[in-house]
Amino acid sequence: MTDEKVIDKRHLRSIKTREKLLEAAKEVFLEDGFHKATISQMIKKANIGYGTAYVHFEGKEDILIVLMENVMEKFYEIAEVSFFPKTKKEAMEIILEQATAFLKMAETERNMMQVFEQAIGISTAISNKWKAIREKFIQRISEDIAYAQESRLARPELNHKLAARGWFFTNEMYLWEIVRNEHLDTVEEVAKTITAIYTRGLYL
Amino acid sequence: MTDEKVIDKRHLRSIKTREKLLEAAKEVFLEDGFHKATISQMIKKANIGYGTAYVHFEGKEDILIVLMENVMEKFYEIAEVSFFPKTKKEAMEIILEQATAFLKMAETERNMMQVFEQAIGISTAISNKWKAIREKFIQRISEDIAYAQESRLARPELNHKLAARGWFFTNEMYLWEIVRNEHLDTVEEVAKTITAIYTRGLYL
DNA sequence: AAGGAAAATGACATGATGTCAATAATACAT
DNA sequence: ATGTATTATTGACATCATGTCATTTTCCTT
Repeated sequence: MTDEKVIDKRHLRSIKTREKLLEAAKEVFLEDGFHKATISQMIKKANIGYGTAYVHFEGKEDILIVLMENVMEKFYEIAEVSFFPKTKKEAMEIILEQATAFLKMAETERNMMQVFEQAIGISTAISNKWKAIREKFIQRISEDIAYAQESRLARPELNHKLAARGWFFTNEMYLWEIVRNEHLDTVEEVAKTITAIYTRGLYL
Repeated sequence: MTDEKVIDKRHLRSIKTREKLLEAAKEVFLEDGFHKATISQMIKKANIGYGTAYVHFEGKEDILIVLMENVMEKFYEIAEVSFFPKTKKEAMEIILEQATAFLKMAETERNMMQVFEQAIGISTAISNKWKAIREKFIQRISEDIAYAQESRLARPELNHKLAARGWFFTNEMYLWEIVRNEHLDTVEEVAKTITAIYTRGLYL
């Protein structure tokens, strides 16, 4: 809590340097993408010495992971939505809302997500961060389906884990399409269509 | 046809060099993945001079694209399956078969697909190759849905293009999971589950 | 004010890329 | 056959990014 006030001047300098670097790194990443971005560009923009970057971070990957933390936090929040529908209609509404919120992230955080997408393909560490988010969602959806099956709302013969993955995958791929700006339809239209098929396919 | 017989000796040498390089490149890619693989390793393995690689190809990307051509061809073949179902049941069968064939590719071509997946994240050229395959499938599925809607087999109120994308996305993501060996369920089980939800959701 | 510790620095070693002028191998004309 | 033109191959080189580390700078403590 009050720890932050006991910071001495040189620790403060360290923190400021770190911040300068992170800010510069963000600009460079957004401008050039993960692959083309270099440490040299970042330290130049931040007005610090080359080696300094390696004092604070292990490399590009490490920097991006820190920069992505906000965004990842938001994804985790969306995954936490509670799900206790009483009827099929209610289930559909909750699912539609969650899918919409998820896809909206692509629009809100488009720029950083573009960098992130590229980084996922290159860096194992970053790929694992995204995998964790994915598994969190799938785990959650899986539980939701199991709940719906117990409540006799959803078809009991379907493997709920496989169904959950399949549903998340549709959402995820649309997310990346929107991130890449490759999609002309509105988020609402997309969410409506995929939710309609999924819920009619899964629910009784 | 008979063109190949009219090759003179030095053209033949050129072709053999190219082949040697491709073969070596494949080994290196499979061993180290796209990102870590270097031209130096390849020319060493192929016993040719460094510059020679750049005579035949523009770089790593270019080489991988050539190596992937077989595999890509197979995807295009799967996308071409004809679709004129008379009943819902018949539609389900065709769709199940196609999904299974698609996912089986992940197992059959796992090694090269692993390299390919990494390359998609790094190289624009390769990413575009995959996008072309994806759009081919989506285009085809889209037409199939439209046909089913006209035949009063599928629900007419759904946007067939959005539905097609969503369906393909589930398939594609499962494909990559299988490629990465991250999936324990059988291809058949996966195909059965996702097809069941999709067809029940889409068809009347 | 001196000495010690934390933070910052940039020169360096390493390794990858793509280019290009030079060289080797082959074809062709006489 | 021999000389010349054409095509294929080569590896040294310029360039650029990375990560390390011995050194320097800045700040804290006593």
